[in-house]
Amino acid sequence: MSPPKAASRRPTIETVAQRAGVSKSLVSLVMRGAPNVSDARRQAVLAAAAELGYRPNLVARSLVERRTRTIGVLVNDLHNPFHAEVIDGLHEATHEGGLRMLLGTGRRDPAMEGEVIESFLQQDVDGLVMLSPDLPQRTLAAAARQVPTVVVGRADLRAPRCDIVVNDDEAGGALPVDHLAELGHRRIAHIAGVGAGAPPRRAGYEAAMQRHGLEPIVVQGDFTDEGGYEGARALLDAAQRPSAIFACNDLAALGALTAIEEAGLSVPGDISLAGYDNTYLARVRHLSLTSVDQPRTEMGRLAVQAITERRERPDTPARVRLVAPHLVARSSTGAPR
Amino acid sequence: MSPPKAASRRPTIETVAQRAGVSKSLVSLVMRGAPNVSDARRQAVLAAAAELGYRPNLVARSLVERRTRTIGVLVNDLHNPFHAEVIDGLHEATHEGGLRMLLGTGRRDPAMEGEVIESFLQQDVDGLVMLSPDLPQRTLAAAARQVPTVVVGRADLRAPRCDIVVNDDEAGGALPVDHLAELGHRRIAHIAGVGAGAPPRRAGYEAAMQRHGLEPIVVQGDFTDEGGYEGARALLDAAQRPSAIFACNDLAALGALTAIEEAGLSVPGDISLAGYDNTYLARVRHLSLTSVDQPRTEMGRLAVQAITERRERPDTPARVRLVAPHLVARSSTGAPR
DNA sequence: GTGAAAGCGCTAACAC
DNA sequence: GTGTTAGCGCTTTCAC
Repeated sequence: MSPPKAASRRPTIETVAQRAGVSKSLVSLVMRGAPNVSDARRQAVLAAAAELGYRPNLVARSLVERRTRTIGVLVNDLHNPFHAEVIDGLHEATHEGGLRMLLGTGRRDPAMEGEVIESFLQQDVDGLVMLSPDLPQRTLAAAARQVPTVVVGRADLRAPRCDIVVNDDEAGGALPVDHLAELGHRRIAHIAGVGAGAPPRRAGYEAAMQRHGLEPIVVQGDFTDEGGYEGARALLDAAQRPSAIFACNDLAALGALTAIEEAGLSVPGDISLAGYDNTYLARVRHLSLTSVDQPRTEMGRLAVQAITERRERPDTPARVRLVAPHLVARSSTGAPR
Repeated sequence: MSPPKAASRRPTIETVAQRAGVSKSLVSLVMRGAPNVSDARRQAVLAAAAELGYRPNLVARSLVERRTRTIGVLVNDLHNPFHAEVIDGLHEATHEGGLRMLLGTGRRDPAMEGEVIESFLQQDVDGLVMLSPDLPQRTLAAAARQVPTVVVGRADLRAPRCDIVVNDDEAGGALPVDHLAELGHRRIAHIAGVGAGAPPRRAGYEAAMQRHGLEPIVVQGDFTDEGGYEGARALLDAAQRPSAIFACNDLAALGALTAIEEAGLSVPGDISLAGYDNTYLARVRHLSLTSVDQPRTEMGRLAVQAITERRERPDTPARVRLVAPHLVARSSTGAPR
């Protein structure tokens, strides 16, 4: 029955047009749900399309429309539960906006991240989202010159026309202090991280301590399990043991927990413990960790919004969108002995 | 200097050709590294391209080549650390093969997963990878009819021409038993999961127990923290407490750990504990969990290979690629008291 | 080796 | 409302 067109290929708009006995442009209109098409023709086209199993070719459409309705998302580390949740937010937002998401990962390697970006640009993405990127400022600036670009999760990497979406880390750093102080704690320590996000969290912690008339106690750690462990060790060995510890993120809090248990102490009986990011780790009942939540879904949504807006007005100055974190109290914090 | 072409657009092959004073086809050849081009012209083209900041338009190329060199990856749940690591494997393999990866997530919703697949097909992906998909068999079969398709992580969902890459769960289920028996354990219990992957793990466990002349002890749990907790509770309440527990995955093992600690017991002193998947959770020092590792990188690589091969011979029968798991012993297992 | 011409599947601008 | 025409930026015959 089918024309002798060699191996059966995906049907095109032309196939459908012939089948329905109408013009190609009519089919195009129907497929895109245009309003001004007579009902009879619309039905005919729809029937023909269904019969043939027609599916619009987005590649061709993108070429002629000179846009792909696709945004490229570069994530430096897929294993970080925080990133997975921001991606969920992006997914939601792109889906609602009729956009698609191209996801690439540079595995924390700046050179590789550069490659991924180049590939995104060749694919003509409508926008670029960088999730906590690890790349030189000039690479970012170059990208932002080509296409609407937004950095999520880092406030320290800036470039002209490159928008930023971040959690207010300084406000977030104060939340556990307020919570713990209210519970009656006086000696509240902080295990500080290193890199983007860490300094403001620490600053927020210190400011809050002062506001409560308390003496800040800070040890250096990092955003890893190991860093939290070492930091907590240092705190527990000190002459005056703190009654509460606020770790720079959940993973570090987990490390701190290890150190606390190794020391024969219990949480929250002997020491209260709080983290940051409210990842699923915090929710696990074994930990049930009080943690600071970043509104990840909202962050994803704001990132997409930033791209959409910049598409329309490419030359507006870069803008920082700050979102407010909030505390989720769980059973790792309680009143001091 | 630039021609009065309205707002500066991305340079095309034509722009470069004019600038270099050669034909468009020559530029095309040079950009793709063709061998038979004189050195002089090649340099001229390269110089012109660099000067103009030319970047090949992959959309146009895809249209004319009728292939996108892109594979669509559908992952049901980005938060599962196991998935993140398979994606890393896919990333590696696609990168090496000059392919790109389009990533979509259906958030465990069959309807949404169907939408994502449809979108992939419209985008003309060269292949489809489904990571532990949650979708009806007919959706899968329909996809496999259109494009090379491979399911990773589930052996129970089959369709004609749809390849499968899975870990040998049955072999994997035996590994902890062998390990624990060798340490001297006799009462080794299993917290079983529910859904894909769970029955073979359990079968492997039971077979191994019999091989060692031991009596299987199985309680029903699931692949969650909660499931592991409940399962372990049941085991600890029993008349004869097991000396070792093998949970169906790492998350369930974490739940089991909670129950064990709540009961005032210690790991591995009172009870040895093993998990499955060897996710980063297992590596966290707080847990240091003995776990069965699935070679995720290899699984990613095999998935890409399956697609490549089927592209060439679309009608070969569906093939199951089984990969061998291995045990990673850590400090959550030890000799019984 | 190199250039000219055709066309991938689609949308857009314009006639009717 | 509907059909016709001209490209989108590229690769690919096919001449030379």
